[in-house]
Amino acid sequence: MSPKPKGNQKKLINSTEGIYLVDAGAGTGKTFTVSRRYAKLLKKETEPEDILLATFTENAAENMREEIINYCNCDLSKLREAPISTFHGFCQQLLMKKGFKAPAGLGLEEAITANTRTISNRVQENREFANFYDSFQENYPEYGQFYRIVYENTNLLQLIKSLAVKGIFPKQSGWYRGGDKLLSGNYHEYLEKLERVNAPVPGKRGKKQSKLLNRLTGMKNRTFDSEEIKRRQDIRDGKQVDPGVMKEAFNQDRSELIAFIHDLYLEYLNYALGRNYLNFSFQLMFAYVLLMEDDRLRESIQFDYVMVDEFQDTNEIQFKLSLLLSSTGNILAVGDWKQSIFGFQYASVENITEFEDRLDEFYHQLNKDRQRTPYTPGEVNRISLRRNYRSSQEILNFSERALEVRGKKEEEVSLNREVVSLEAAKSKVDTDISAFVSESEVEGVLSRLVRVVEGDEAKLNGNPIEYKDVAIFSRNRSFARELDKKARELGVSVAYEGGAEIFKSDPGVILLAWLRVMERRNSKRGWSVILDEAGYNIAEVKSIIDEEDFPPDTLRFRDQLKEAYDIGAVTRKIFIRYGFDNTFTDAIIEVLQNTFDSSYMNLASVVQFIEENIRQGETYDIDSQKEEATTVQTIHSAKGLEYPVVFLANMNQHTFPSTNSDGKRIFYNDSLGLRARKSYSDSDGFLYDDLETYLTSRVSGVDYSEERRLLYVAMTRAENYLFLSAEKGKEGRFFKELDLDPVDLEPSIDEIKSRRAARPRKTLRVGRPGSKRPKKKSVHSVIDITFENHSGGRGKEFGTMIHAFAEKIASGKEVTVSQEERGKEDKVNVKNFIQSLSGKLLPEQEVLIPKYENETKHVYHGSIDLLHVSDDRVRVIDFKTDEDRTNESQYKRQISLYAEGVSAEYPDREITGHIYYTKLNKLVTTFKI
DNA sequence: AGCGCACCTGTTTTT
DNA sequence: CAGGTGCGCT
Repeated sequence: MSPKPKGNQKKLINSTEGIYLVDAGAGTGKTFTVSRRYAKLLKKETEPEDILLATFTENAAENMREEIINYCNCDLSKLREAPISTFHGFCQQLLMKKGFKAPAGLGLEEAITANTRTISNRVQENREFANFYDSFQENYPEYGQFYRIVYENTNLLQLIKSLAVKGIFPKQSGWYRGGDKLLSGNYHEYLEKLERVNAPVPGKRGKKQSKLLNRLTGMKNRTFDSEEIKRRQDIRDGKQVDPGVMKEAFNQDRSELIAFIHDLYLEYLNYALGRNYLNFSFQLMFAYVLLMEDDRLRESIQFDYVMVDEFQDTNEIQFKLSLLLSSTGNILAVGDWKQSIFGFQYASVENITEFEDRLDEFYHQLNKDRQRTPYTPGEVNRISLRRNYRSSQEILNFSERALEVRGKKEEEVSLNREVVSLEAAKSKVDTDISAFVSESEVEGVLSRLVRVVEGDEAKLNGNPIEYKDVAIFSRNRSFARELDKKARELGVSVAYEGGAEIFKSDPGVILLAWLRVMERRNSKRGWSVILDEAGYNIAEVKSIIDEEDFPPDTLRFRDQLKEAYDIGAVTRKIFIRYGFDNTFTDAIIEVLQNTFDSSYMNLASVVQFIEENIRQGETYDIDSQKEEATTVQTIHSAKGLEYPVVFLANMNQHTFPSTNSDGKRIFYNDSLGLRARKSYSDSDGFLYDDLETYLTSRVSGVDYSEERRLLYVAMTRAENYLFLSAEKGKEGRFFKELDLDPVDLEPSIDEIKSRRAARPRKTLRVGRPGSKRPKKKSVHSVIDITFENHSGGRGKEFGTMIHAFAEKIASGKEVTVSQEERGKEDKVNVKNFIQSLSGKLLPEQEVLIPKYENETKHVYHGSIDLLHVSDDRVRVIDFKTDEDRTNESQYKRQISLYAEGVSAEYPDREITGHIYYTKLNKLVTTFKI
């Protein structure tokens, strides 16, 4: 059953000593190979705790862990604890265990505490930052000129975070370990680019002027300070820009700007620590400082083996952490530069493309004043995985063209790095690449989709294509949402996946209305939504609000809401009233509960939070449950996935490639350092364009390489069929440059409707697995109970509430049960029961249980309500809100599975399984080992 | 062929 | 607000 490693996969598994950079292209079995290499190390007597395996997402880490557990027959509890995680997760743990004093490494007085949380919500941090920025402006009036430049203060926050991941940190005085050198930029790099772009281009009739001079058109539309422009009256030097002017521009004095950013950065760190939070960038920063400064700690932590997956998504500080965390120099970096698409999120492709240079540079930085890494890196060994187990050779060949396609007409693409061509492991007959354009693209794509599924033109190994075999990608979310909406209207089986603006949805709007009404009895904005929803017409709504003569049932409901003990409960009550129950409501409840996690509920701040989410267009992930439908998603969210049929839609002008212009007034990049785009003139009070910044930033043109990689990622998701689509007459550069010879498609709505109605399908398939997306198997999949009888008719929401209540008590929080509260009886029972237990209480314990079924190994996931650990015995307790014991036999299977998972952890103790019926106040023993 | 100008249009998201 | 594109002038 389990596949055997082949070729270079084998080589990678067996090469464990030294530094390895592995080029693992799309679909080459990376997870598989890395997990086998891990297993190999275990066989060589290495303990899991001596191997650090870092991945990009939590999900990837869990998949890797599962893969390893599946394959290895070794101590499960050790593997569960093993450091297989994201860099962030690792740093968080490190800081919590040993890092309270880390900020002292920067000379900060504030410390990290046990209460320091990680802020993950952008809206939340922006709000904190805005609050901080107000007081900063008061305390530092001397930076007035910069406050006038900045129009969006969250840009400053982004800037600070991007400096942090590059290893540029402020100290109480000055900058940490010479980080400020980077702030002045890299003159060599600048000069190199300048010379290339400033040389006159030879044309047919002599020398044309330089590209730089061309790029400077538009200069006359800007307003430069007259003094400034006078000093550089003539920037021309024949057919090029005067190199002296360009040099002077680079060397512009920016000491005040740097001082401003220093103080802002430093004070923000103090603020965040004082308010007990860190963001993801600061987490990495403090972990790094800690490891740099505390030699004994570093030595005690360093690993025998460090393996980093998805290396193309790492940033500078993560590269340095990898070196710093190794005790031996046995380091593995696996990735594919062609799939690096998160640059805007601080990932740095150069970590791979300039691996050797960076290794050398970073190694010397780390060991500058004393030896911190007890090894010298030897030669870098390179291994390439080129066998692709996903796509047809046709698609693989075609997708390579994506890497060389021009982003604009004049661009010259130079691929100055090696592309490891992929070879299809299996030849496929059912494969094709085609393109089409249509006047209304949404309809065009849908009609093409319907034809592919309902028609007979394409097959997969002789089987018809199903909706779920197909994915539709777009560069931006808005097209994907639009398509999803249209598909719903026409009844085409399509489901959107990815981020959505949940607070703009119907449930979100109603929720906000009720919260407003709770906050202020006569909130106009609140009532108008509620009354409108209740069916009153505009005139009626107006008079009700004017007279404050609100319908009694709504007032009663409002009072009920006020009694709920936290925001989650309020939200649930509202959604139940309206019968809302979908992916949006789930997401809203989750977000609110995570954000307002205390039982103390401040309505005003919840309202503000939601308003801010709406204003900023913040999105949250929703998963659609429609397993049989075609997925619509952005290319970014499709990374790592694969589908037999892929539509790459919306390849239109201004969209794909998208023009990447960050209009930030103060920005940083590697070659220019820190610069301000505008300058404020004290003499006349005007804001001018900054000439120096304008000139220098013209040197590097727009870079389309990440857009090309995005195109490459999209194409390499396809196994058999690839369709490319654009709006007729609006075809974008990529679509044009690919030379596709598109078919002109004239969609008709009637055709879509009739085709999808024509043939009710029966799914019958042979020899082909279904969705390949990673699916966790829940313990609940072994029991077969619907929610109606699950909680004895009291509903899913009731069960969740009681479980949340139990978790609070078990984790030692103060709780009170009021007289008229819902579920009072159950709660009192639970409270008394839990308080009667002596010993250690571990609520909500995650378990992983490997299990053989039909000779295949599965890993089940589950969450144990309560683990009661005493010296000789461990009780696995599951709370049930059922009013009778009819489901008990089903529950027994569930609990025995839990107990199996637990027994691996506590091999020397007796394990017993129990059900506690909260209504019946009865503890039933179901299991004994 | 080479250059300049007016017009058009608008992004991705994990920890 | 900045960049690409296409058109029109020289």
